[in-house]
Amino acid sequence: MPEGHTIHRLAQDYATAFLGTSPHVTSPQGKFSDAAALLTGSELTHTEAHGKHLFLGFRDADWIHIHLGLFGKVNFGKVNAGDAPAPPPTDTVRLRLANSTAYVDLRGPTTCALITHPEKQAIHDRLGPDPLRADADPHQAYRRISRSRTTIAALLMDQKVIAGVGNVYRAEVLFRHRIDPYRAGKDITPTQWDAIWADLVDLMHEGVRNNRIDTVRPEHTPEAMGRPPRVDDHGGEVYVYRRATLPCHICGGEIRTADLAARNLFWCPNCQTP
DNA sequence: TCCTTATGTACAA
DNA sequence: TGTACCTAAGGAC
Repeated sequence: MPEGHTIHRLAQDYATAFLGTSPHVTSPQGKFSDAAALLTGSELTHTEAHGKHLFLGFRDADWIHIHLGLFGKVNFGKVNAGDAPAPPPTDTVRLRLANSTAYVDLRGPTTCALITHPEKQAIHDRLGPDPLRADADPHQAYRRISRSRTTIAALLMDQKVIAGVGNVYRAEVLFRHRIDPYRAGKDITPTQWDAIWADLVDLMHEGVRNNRIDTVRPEHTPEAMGRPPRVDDHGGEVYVYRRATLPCHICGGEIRTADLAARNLFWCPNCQTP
Protein backbone atom coordinates (compact mmCIF):
# COMPACT_ATOMS: atom_id res chain seq x y z
CA MET A 1 0.00 0.00 0.00
CA PRO A 2 2.16 2.65 -1.41
CA GLU A 3 2.98 6.28 -1.62
CA GLY A 4 5.88 7.54 -3.69
CA HIS A 5 8.53 6.57 -1.15
CA THR A 6 7.48 2.91 -1.44
CA ILE A 7 7.83 2.96 -5.21
CA HIS A 8 11.28 4.58 -5.15
CA ARG A 9 12.36 2.03 -2.58
CA LEU A 10 11.06 -0.74 -4.84
CA ALA A 11 13.04 0.67 -7.77
CA GLN A 12 16.16 0.40 -5.59
CA ASP A 13 15.29 -3.07 -4.34
CA TYR A 14 14.51 -4.47 -7.80
CA ALA A 15 17.87 -3.06 -8.93
CA THR A 16 19.77 -4.55 -6.02
CA ALA A 17 18.37 -8.00 -6.61
CA PHE A 18 18.12 -8.14 -10.41
CA LEU A 19 19.93 -5.33 -12.26
CA GLY A 20 22.43 -6.71 -14.73
CA THR A 21 20.98 -10.18 -14.50
CA SER A 22 18.57 -11.94 -16.85
CA PRO A 23 15.82 -13.24 -14.61
CA HIS A 24 13.22 -15.80 -15.35
CA VAL A 25 9.98 -13.84 -15.83
CA THR A 26 6.60 -15.46 -15.21
CA SER A 27 2.99 -14.54 -14.53
CA PRO A 28 1.52 -17.35 -12.44
CA GLN A 29 -1.81 -15.55 -12.25
CA GLY A 30 -1.86 -15.33 -16.04
CA LYS A 31 -2.71 -11.72 -16.84
CA PHE A 32 0.87 -10.89 -17.83
CA SER A 33 1.81 -14.23 -19.39
CA ASP A 34 2.35 -13.07 -22.98
CA ALA A 35 4.67 -10.24 -21.96
CA ALA A 36 6.47 -12.47 -19.47
CA ALA A 37 7.20 -14.96 -22.25
CA LEU A 38 8.68 -12.16 -24.36
CA LEU A 39 10.89 -10.83 -21.55
CA THR A 40 12.09 -13.93 -19.79
CA GLY A 41 15.84 -14.37 -20.04
CA SER A 42 16.37 -10.70 -21.01
CA GLU A 43 18.70 -8.50 -19.00
CA LEU A 44 17.15 -6.04 -16.56
CA THR A 45 18.95 -2.84 -17.52
CA HIS A 46 17.01 -0.06 -15.72
CA THR A 47 14.71 0.53 -12.79
CA GLU A 48 13.06 3.89 -12.29
CA ALA A 49 10.26 5.51 -10.28
CA HIS A 50 8.23 8.64 -10.95
CA GLY A 51 5.62 9.32 -8.30
CA LYS A 52 3.73 6.08 -7.75
CA HIS A 53 4.75 4.62 -11.11
CA LEU A 54 7.49 2.00 -11.32
CA PHE A 55 9.35 1.15 -14.52
CA LEU A 56 11.51 -1.91 -15.09
CA GLY A 57 13.63 -1.67 -18.23
CA PHE A 58 14.77 -4.78 -20.10
CA ARG A 59 17.53 -4.97 -22.74
CA ASP A 60 17.53 -1.15 -23.01
CA ALA A 61 14.28 -1.32 -24.94
CA ASP A 62 11.21 -2.76 -23.26
CA TRP A 63 9.60 -1.47 -20.10
CA ILE A 64 7.29 -3.03 -17.58
CA HIS A 65 5.04 -0.32 -16.19
CA ILE A 66 3.80 -1.12 -12.69
CA HIS A 67 1.33 0.81 -10.59
CA LEU A 68 0.37 -0.78 -7.29
CA GLY A 69 -2.91 1.06 -6.85
CA LEU A 70 -4.47 0.65 -3.46
CA PHE A 71 -3.90 -3.08 -3.03
CA GLY A 72 -0.71 -3.92 -4.85
CA LYS A 73 2.07 -5.58 -2.90
CA VAL A 74 5.61 -6.67 -3.66
CA ASN A 75 7.44 -9.38 -1.80
CA PHE A 76 11.17 -10.11 -2.15
CA GLY A 77 12.83 -13.35 -1.19
CA LYS A 78 16.38 -14.66 -1.23
CA VAL A 79 17.53 -17.90 -2.67
CA ASN A 80 20.92 -19.18 -1.54
CA ALA A 81 22.81 -21.94 -3.22
CA GLY A 82 22.10 -25.14 -1.38
CA ASP A 83 19.05 -23.62 0.28
CA ALA A 84 15.47 -24.33 -0.51
CA PRO A 85 14.50 -22.93 -3.91
CA ALA A 86 12.05 -20.04 -4.20
CA PRO A 87 8.64 -21.12 -2.94
CA PRO A 88 6.12 -21.81 -5.65
CA PRO A 89 4.12 -18.66 -6.36
CA THR A 90 0.52 -18.53 -5.26
CA ASP A 91 -2.14 -18.05 -7.90
CA THR A 92 -2.47 -14.32 -7.25
CA VAL A 93 1.10 -13.52 -8.29
CA ARG A 94 0.86 -11.29 -11.36
CA LEU A 95 4.60 -11.09 -11.96
CA ARG A 96 7.54 -13.03 -10.64
CA LEU A 97 11.18 -12.33 -11.42
CA ALA A 98 13.61 -15.01 -10.33
CA ASN A 99 17.35 -15.45 -10.74
CA SER A 100 19.89 -17.63 -8.99
CA THR A 101 19.92 -15.53 -5.81
CA ALA A 102 16.52 -13.89 -5.47
CA TYR A 103 12.86 -13.81 -6.44
CA VAL A 104 10.23 -11.11 -6.23
CA ASP A 105 6.47 -11.44 -6.46
CA LEU A 106 4.01 -8.73 -7.45
CA ARG A 107 0.36 -9.10 -6.44
CA GLY A 108 -2.76 -7.04 -6.97
CA PRO A 109 -1.35 -4.14 -9.01
CA THR A 110 -3.67 -1.73 -10.78
CA THR A 111 -1.24 -1.80 -13.70
CA CYS A 112 1.38 -4.26 -14.90
CA ALA A 113 1.91 -3.76 -18.60
CA LEU A 114 4.59 -3.95 -21.25
CA ILE A 115 5.08 -0.51 -22.77
CA THR A 116 7.32 1.20 -25.31
CA HIS A 117 9.64 4.09 -24.64
CA PRO A 118 7.20 6.67 -26.10
CA GLU A 119 4.42 5.27 -23.92
CA LYS A 120 6.70 5.59 -20.91
CA GLN A 121 7.53 9.17 -21.87
CA ALA A 122 3.81 9.97 -22.09
CA ILE A 123 3.40 8.84 -18.48
CA HIS A 124 6.25 11.10 -17.33
CA ASP A 125 4.70 13.97 -19.28
CA ARG A 126 1.38 13.75 -17.50
CA LEU A 127 2.90 13.53 -14.01
CA GLY A 128 3.85 16.52 -11.91
CA PRO A 129 7.24 16.99 -10.25
CA ASP A 130 8.24 14.25 -7.82
CA PRO A 131 9.98 15.38 -4.60
CA LEU A 132 12.10 12.21 -4.79
CA ARG A 133 13.49 12.92 -8.26
CA ALA A 134 16.51 15.11 -8.85
CA ASP A 135 14.90 16.54 -12.01
CA ALA A 136 11.83 17.85 -10.15
CA ASP A 137 10.88 21.52 -10.45
CA PRO A 138 8.74 22.60 -7.49
CA HIS A 139 7.71 25.81 -9.28
CA GLN A 140 5.95 23.73 -11.91
CA ALA A 141 3.67 22.49 -9.11
CA TYR A 142 3.28 25.94 -7.60
CA ARG A 143 2.20 27.46 -10.90
CA ARG A 144 -0.85 25.20 -10.84
CA ILE A 145 -1.50 25.49 -7.12
CA SER A 146 -1.29 29.27 -7.05
CA ARG A 147 -3.90 29.56 -9.80
CA SER A 148 -6.37 27.08 -8.36
CA ARG A 149 -9.48 27.55 -6.26
CA THR A 150 -9.34 23.82 -5.43
CA THR A 151 -8.39 22.91 -1.87
CA ILE A 152 -4.74 22.32 -1.13
CA ALA A 153 -5.73 18.88 0.20
CA ALA A 154 -7.09 17.88 -3.20
CA LEU A 155 -4.19 19.48 -5.10
CA LEU A 156 -1.59 17.55 -3.10
CA MET A 157 -3.29 14.30 -4.13
CA ASP A 158 -3.45 15.29 -7.80
CA GLN A 159 -0.58 13.47 -9.49
CA LYS A 160 -0.58 15.95 -12.38
CA VAL A 161 0.26 18.67 -9.84
CA ILE A 162 2.77 16.79 -7.68
CA ALA A 163 3.69 13.14 -8.10
CA GLY A 164 4.11 10.70 -5.26
CA VAL A 165 2.20 12.31 -2.41
CA GLY A 166 -0.62 10.14 -1.10
CA ASN A 167 -3.12 10.27 1.71
CA VAL A 168 -0.60 9.93 4.53
CA TYR A 169 1.95 12.52 3.36
CA ARG A 170 -0.92 14.84 2.39
CA ALA A 171 -2.41 14.81 5.87
CA GLU A 172 0.92 14.95 7.65
CA VAL A 173 2.60 17.70 5.66
CA LEU A 174 -0.44 19.96 6.03
CA PHE A 175 -0.38 19.36 9.77
CA ARG A 176 3.35 20.07 10.00
CA HIS A 177 2.80 23.41 8.26
CA ARG A 178 -0.35 24.24 10.24
CA ILE A 179 -2.38 24.62 7.08
CA ASP A 180 -6.08 23.78 7.05
CA PRO A 181 -6.70 21.18 4.32
CA TYR A 182 -9.63 23.18 2.93
CA ARG A 183 -7.56 26.26 2.19
CA ALA A 184 -7.61 27.06 -1.54
CA GLY A 185 -4.44 26.50 -3.53
CA LYS A 186 -4.35 30.15 -4.58
CA ASP A 187 -4.09 31.14 -0.91
CA ILE A 188 -0.86 29.20 -0.39
CA THR A 189 2.01 31.71 -0.47
CA PRO A 190 5.26 31.05 -2.34
CA THR A 191 7.07 30.89 1.00
CA GLN A 192 4.63 28.33 2.31
CA TRP A 193 4.95 26.24 -0.83
CA ASP A 194 8.74 26.32 -0.69
CA ALA A 195 8.56 25.08 2.90
CA ILE A 196 6.05 22.35 2.08
CA TRP A 197 8.14 21.16 -0.86
CA ALA A 198 11.38 21.12 1.12
CA ASP A 199 9.63 19.22 3.87
CA LEU A 200 8.26 16.64 1.44
CA VAL A 201 11.74 16.16 -0.03
CA ASP A 202 13.10 15.42 3.45
CA LEU A 203 10.19 13.31 4.68
CA MET A 204 9.93 11.22 1.56
CA HIS A 205 13.67 10.57 1.37
CA GLU A 206 13.51 9.37 4.93
CA GLY A 207 10.53 7.27 3.91
CA VAL A 208 12.63 5.60 1.20
CA ARG A 209 15.45 4.93 3.66
CA ASN A 210 13.22 3.45 6.35
CA ASN A 211 10.53 2.01 4.10
CA ARG A 212 7.85 3.64 6.26
CA ILE A 213 6.33 7.04 6.88
CA ASP A 214 7.43 8.88 10.00
CA THR A 215 6.47 12.51 10.31
CA VAL A 216 6.64 13.32 14.02
CA ARG A 217 9.35 15.84 14.92
CA PRO A 218 11.88 14.81 17.58
CA GLU A 219 10.36 17.16 20.17
CA HIS A 220 6.95 15.53 19.72
CA THR A 221 7.97 11.90 19.81
CA PRO A 222 6.32 9.69 22.40
CA GLU A 223 9.53 9.68 24.44
CA ALA A 224 9.84 13.48 24.36
CA MET A 225 6.17 13.97 25.21
CA GLY A 226 6.05 11.29 27.90
CA ARG A 227 3.31 9.32 26.21
CA PRO A 228 3.32 5.65 25.24
CA PRO A 229 4.81 4.90 21.82
CA ARG A 230 2.20 4.32 19.23
CA VAL A 231 3.08 3.18 15.77
CA ASP A 232 0.27 3.42 13.28
CA ASP A 233 -0.84 0.39 11.32
CA HIS A 234 0.98 1.68 8.26
CA GLY A 235 4.21 1.34 10.21
CA GLY A 236 5.27 4.86 11.20
CA GLU A 237 4.67 7.51 13.83
CA VAL A 238 2.30 10.24 12.61
CA TYR A 239 0.44 13.32 13.84
CA VAL A 240 -3.03 12.98 12.32
CA TYR A 241 -3.33 10.19 9.76
CA ARG A 242 -5.96 7.70 10.94
CA ARG A 243 -6.01 9.33 14.37
CA ALA A 244 -9.60 10.57 14.19
CA THR A 245 -11.12 11.34 17.63
CA LEU A 246 -7.73 10.85 19.32
CA PRO A 247 -6.04 13.79 21.03
CA CYS A 248 -3.68 15.93 18.95
CA HIS A 249 -0.06 15.35 19.99
CA ILE A 250 0.47 19.11 20.27
CA CYS A 251 -2.73 20.78 21.47
CA GLY A 252 -4.62 17.81 22.90
CA GLY A 253 -7.71 18.67 20.85
CA GLU A 254 -9.60 16.04 18.93
CA ILE A 255 -8.34 15.05 15.48
CA ARG A 256 -11.09 15.29 12.89
CA THR A 257 -11.80 13.25 9.80
CA ALA A 258 -13.92 13.91 6.73
CA ASP A 259 -14.48 12.62 3.23
CA LEU A 260 -12.74 14.59 0.52
CA ALA A 261 -12.98 13.29 -3.05
CA ALA A 262 -13.67 9.77 -1.77
CA ARG A 263 -10.59 9.72 0.45
CA ASN A 264 -10.28 10.05 4.19
CA LEU A 265 -8.93 13.38 5.30
CA PHE A 266 -7.47 13.90 8.79
CA TRP A 267 -6.55 17.16 10.45
CA CYS A 268 -6.46 19.10 13.70
CA PRO A 269 -8.86 22.06 13.41
CA ASN A 270 -7.15 23.77 16.30
CA CYS A 271 -3.56 23.58 15.05
CA GLN A 272 -4.26 24.02 11.34
CA THR A 273 -5.47 27.46 10.33
CA PRO A 274 -7.79 28.24 7.41
C1' DT B 1 -17.06 -17.16 7.67
C1' DC B 2 -18.50 -12.80 6.54
C1' DC B 3 -17.78 -7.88 6.55
C1' DT B 4 -14.99 -3.80 6.46
C1' DT B 5 -11.13 -1.34 5.29
C1' DA B 6 -6.95 0.35 2.83
C1' DT B 7 -0.93 4.56 1.69
C1' DG B 8 -5.01 4.52 -5.75
C1' DT B 9 -6.75 5.58 -10.24
C1' DA B 10 -9.78 5.59 -14.32
C1' DC B 11 -13.94 6.02 -16.42
C1' DA B 12 -19.02 6.81 -16.91
C1' DA B 13 -22.86 9.76 -16.29
C1' DT C 1 -20.12 11.89 -7.89
C1' DG C 2 -20.37 7.16 -8.13
C1' DT C 3 -18.50 2.83 -9.35
C1' DA C 4 -15.30 -0.65 -10.90
C1' DC C 5 -10.95 -2.93 -10.30
C1' DC C 6 -7.32 -5.53 -7.77
C1' DT C 7 -5.84 -8.28 -2.74
C1' DA C 8 -5.18 -9.32 2.14
C1' DA C 9 -5.64 -8.44 6.94
C1' DG C 10 -8.29 -7.73 10.97
C1' DG C 11 -12.44 -7.77 13.50
C1' DA C 12 -17.11 -9.15 14.30
C1' DC C 13 -19.99 -13.19 14.55
